[in-house]
Amino acid sequence: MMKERWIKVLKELALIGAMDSYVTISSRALSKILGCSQQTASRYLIEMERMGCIDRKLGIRKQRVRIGEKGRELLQREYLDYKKIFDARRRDIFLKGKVISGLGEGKYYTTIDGYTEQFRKKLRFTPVPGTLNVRVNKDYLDRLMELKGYEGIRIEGFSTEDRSFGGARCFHAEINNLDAVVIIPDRTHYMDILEFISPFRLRDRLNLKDGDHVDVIIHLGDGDEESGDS
Amino acid sequence: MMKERWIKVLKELALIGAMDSYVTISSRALSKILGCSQQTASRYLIEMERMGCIDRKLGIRKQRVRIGEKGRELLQREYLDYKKIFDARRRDIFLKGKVISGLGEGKYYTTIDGYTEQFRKKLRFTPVPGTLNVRVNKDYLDRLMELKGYEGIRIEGFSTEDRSFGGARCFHAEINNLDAVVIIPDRTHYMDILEFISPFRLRDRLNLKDGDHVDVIIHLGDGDEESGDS
DNA sequence: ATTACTAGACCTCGAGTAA
DNA sequence: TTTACTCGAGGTCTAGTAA
Repeated sequence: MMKERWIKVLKELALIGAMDSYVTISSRALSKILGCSQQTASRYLIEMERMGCIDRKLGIRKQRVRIGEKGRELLQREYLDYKKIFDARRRDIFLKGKVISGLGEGKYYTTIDGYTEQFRKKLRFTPVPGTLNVRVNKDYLDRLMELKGYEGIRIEGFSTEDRSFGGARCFHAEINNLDAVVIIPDRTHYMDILEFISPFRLRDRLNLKDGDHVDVIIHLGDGDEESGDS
Repeated sequence: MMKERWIKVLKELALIGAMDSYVTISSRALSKILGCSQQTASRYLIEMERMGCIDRKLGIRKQRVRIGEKGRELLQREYLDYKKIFDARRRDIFLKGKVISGLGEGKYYTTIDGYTEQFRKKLRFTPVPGTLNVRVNKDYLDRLMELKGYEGIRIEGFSTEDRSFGGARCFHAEINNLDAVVIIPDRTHYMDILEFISPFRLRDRLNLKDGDHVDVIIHLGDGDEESGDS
C-alpha cells in the first residue's frame, strides 16, 4: 500500500531540508505548504511514519521530522525518472575516487571462463586477471545512483555443478583518461566501490598505488554504438 | 484545480516518449502502467486534455497522446524541485571539448593591468598573456547553461579615459587534469567557447594543438557559497 | 499554541455497459 | 477490440473537538 500523495509530502519535506536532518515543522505549517487542512497533514505524517518513510520526534509543542530510509528511496526513484525524461541524452557520468586494494567480488569475473567468454564477445577484449578498485568520494555518491537506471552491457549469470555465478552490468569508462570497463555485479555489497577491468594492468599503465586519486568517466552509452557495429 | 495524480500520469507518459511526439497508447495500456482501471485512465486523459496538459488525437481504434505546453511546465517544475533536493551540493561540471585558435575576447584580460591586479588578488596568480580556447562539444552545451546560475569569482569591470572594460566571472577548473581558471566575460558572444587562463602556458604544458580533444572540469563553488535561490 | 481522534461530507474509483 | 458514460461502494477529506 503506497500512497501517491506521499511523494509530494516527501518532496516538500526534502525541500525544507528534512533530507539531511530533523526539521521542526508543525502540522499546520505543513498543511499550508501542501494546501490541505491541518488534520490531513497530521494524518499524512502519522501514516508515513508508520510506513517508515519518515522519522519523527514528538515534543510537547513541536515535532521534528526527518526523511527515513524508505522515503529517501522513493524520492530517489522519482528523481531518476525525471532525469531520464530531461537528461535523456546524457552520455556519461563523471566522478572522483581513490584507488583501494581489492575487496570487491569482481576478481571472480576475470578468471572464470563463463565470464571471460562473454567479455570477449561483448567487450571485445580479454581482461587481465584482477580488478582495479576505486572507492568513490562521497561527494559523488549521488552520481553513482544514476547508474541504477541504466542496463549497460549485460553479462549473464550461469551455473556449474558446484555453484551458481551471478550476472553483472558493464559500462565503458575512462580512468585518468585511459579506456577501461567498469563492472557492477548484480548482487554487490559495496555501493561506493567501482571495479574496473581492462586488457591491461591498469595499475601499471597508470602508475597507480593505493590511495591515489583518480578521475573516472563512465559512459552510459545508450546509443547504438556498442551493440552491433557490423 | 490541479490534480496531484496528473503529475504521475504525465511522468509516465513522458517516460514512454510523449514529450517529443505523439505516442500511441490505449487507455487500457495506460491503466496497466498506472496500476488503475481502464476507466480511470480514460478519465485522467479526458481531464488532462481539458486542462491543456496533453494533446490527443483520437482515432477509431487508437488514440495518440502528446504532452502539451502546460504538462511540460508541470514536469519541468517537478524536475527542478528534485534537482534542488539531490543536486544541491553539486560541486563541479564535467564536459568535453576541443582546442581552437583564440577567437575570444579573453585575451584582453591577460594583458591589462586593471584585470591582472584582480587576478593576483582573487586568484593568487598572474596569468601568462593569452587564453586557451576550448569549443565545447554540443552534447555538453546544456551543462554549460548551469554555469549561469553561479556567480563564481567576480572580476569587476572598470573604465579608463579611453574606454570601459567589462566585468567577468571566473571559475577554478581543470583541463586534462591540470589546474586552470575559466573566465567568462559578462558580455560574450561565444556561448560554446570556454577561455582558460593560467600561470603557465597551457598549450605547452599539456602539449595541445588545435583540434585536440580535452576533458574539462569546472568547479562551481569554493566551499561555503550560500545557495540562495532566485 | 500544539497533535490527532471522530464523524459525516465529499470525492474518486471501477464494474457494468453502450457506442 | 477501442473510448467513455453512469452510479454505487468505499476511500479521503475537513470541521469540530479533546488533550
